[in-house]
Amino acid sequence: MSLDHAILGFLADGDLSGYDIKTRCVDRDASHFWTADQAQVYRTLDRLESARYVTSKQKIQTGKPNRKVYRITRAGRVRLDDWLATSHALPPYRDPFLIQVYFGSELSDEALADVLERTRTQRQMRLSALRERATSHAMEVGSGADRAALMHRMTLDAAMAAERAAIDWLDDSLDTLRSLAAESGSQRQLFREDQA
Amino acid sequence: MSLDHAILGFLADGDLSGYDIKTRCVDRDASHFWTADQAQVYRTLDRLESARYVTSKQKIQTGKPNRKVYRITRAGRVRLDDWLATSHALPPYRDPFLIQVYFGSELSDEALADVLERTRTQRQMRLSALRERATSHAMEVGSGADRAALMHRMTLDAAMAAERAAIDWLDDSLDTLRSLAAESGSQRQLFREDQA
DNA sequence: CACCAATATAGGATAAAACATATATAAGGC
DNA sequence: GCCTTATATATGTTTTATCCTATATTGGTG
Repeated sequence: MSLDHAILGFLADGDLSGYDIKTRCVDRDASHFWTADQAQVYRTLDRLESARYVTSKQKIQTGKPNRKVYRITRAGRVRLDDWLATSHALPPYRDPFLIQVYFGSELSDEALADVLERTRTQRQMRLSALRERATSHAMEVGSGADRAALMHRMTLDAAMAAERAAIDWLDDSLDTLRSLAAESGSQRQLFREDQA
Repeated sequence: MSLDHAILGFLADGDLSGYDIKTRCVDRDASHFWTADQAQVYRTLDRLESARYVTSKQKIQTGKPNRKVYRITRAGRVRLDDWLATSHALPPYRDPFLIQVYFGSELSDEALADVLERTRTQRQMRLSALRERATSHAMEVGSGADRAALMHRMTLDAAMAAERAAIDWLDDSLDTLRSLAAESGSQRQLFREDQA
């Protein structure tokens, strides 16, 4: 469902082929809030065309395979605008990493800390990539930021905020784990102190 | 795949029926990081049994329908521990709400602000529910928090941190939208100042 | 000249998730 | 007496997403 509207959104700004949508839109512009593989994009376009939300035209190219260029219809615009203006229920939270943490007591302190640290590295890499994109976005639009550019920037900020929050939590949790390990390391001593 | 390991994790702590796993574990204990419907739970248990990661025994009950109680096998424990100790790739980011923001320039300032505000309300409700759970968790374990209880608490903290980050971002974005609306409201005046 | 990357679309197979329905018993409220 | 809730499991269907493979052309690299 969501991909339908994302594609309609991109087409609202101008005609595009499936290839354009996959490489330029989904993989580049929308990669920080949505992903879809090539098959999904083409099949979604087929579905949107059957439902008359988009139309297509063959563009004959020389030197390259022909393109099928899609255009949004009036019905497509209506559907997009309706969806955009609707407040949808929050999708359920789903984080496989938190399953690992929840059952983390099965592991040793070291093994668990290792998993957290690796996750932190991955999140940090993601955050760095987002920062780069935010910087280049700022360079492109300069001071004359139009409304669309501002919205795009806001989505980057949301993704960055989420990554930062995750990283901060990871740091806190790693601290907790370390003090836990230190505590259990001095267990015997603590026990003797209790007895005294 | 993740549900497989979550179920193995719950079974590692003791035998459970499909009904237990759905109502006690998934819907209550794990609801802040995973969801699954009843059909998914029963079918996953079938699959885990076929793969010999769990075994089952019929328990005859009087007054209630009979139960099928599952027990984790040695192979199941190995599989669980392997998975827990492995650092998995981050799942792709996917947030339908950010699709709405990305194409939000299609909407009026008011319509967009309304969508953000409603989302804020939903997030705030989720955060409140998480806070309640964290409080009752703290009450239950008291000062004698064992390792498992600490991990459970950490997952609640992660979920709360994510909600707080989302709410902060929503507040910032709503501020931005409001100043944008104020700016465009005084557009004519600004234009005259530019001319002067 | 073989191989690979880029351009461009499409379909088969499978996995994961969501939605709906069926079946059966007992307790409690209206 | 009827309806709802709780207990308990199972299957059918559809949607969404992922993975893999097929097809076809051009240009560049080794």
